[in-house]
Amino acid sequence: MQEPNFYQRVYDVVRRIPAGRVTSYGAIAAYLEKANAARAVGYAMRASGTVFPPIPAHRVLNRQGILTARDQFAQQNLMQMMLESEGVQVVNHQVVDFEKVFWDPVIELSDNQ
DNA sequence: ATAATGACATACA
DNA sequence: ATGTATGCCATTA
Repeated sequence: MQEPNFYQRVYDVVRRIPAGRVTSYGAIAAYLEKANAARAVGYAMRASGTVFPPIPAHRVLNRQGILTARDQFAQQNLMQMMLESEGVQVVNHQVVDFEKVFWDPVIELSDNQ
């Protein structure tokens, strides 16, 4: 399946997420200049497992820092464990200090930085 | 080509 | 504050 530029873009951003950091679908969408395309980003993530190399989708959460994708992962604990293993504290399926570990591509990947 | 779906986000009651 | 409803985008059927 030829990945559309959009998917490629999303994957590229997700792969740039540093370990121990997390971002939101809206942030990625905003980086793609489609602030309202968060759903489309989520759709891309859903297909992340269908492409190679695998995408660290566990670092992408919703705006609340909640692991909404736990359903997609075999076990909810798995995603939480991976995040905690990277230094992200997760409690009750929610990232602790989400603002502190939040990684915004619009800012981090900004020219001015 | 049209309709329905979805790992979201925001607004309103 | 919680629950319900609508919008927006791209993909899939």
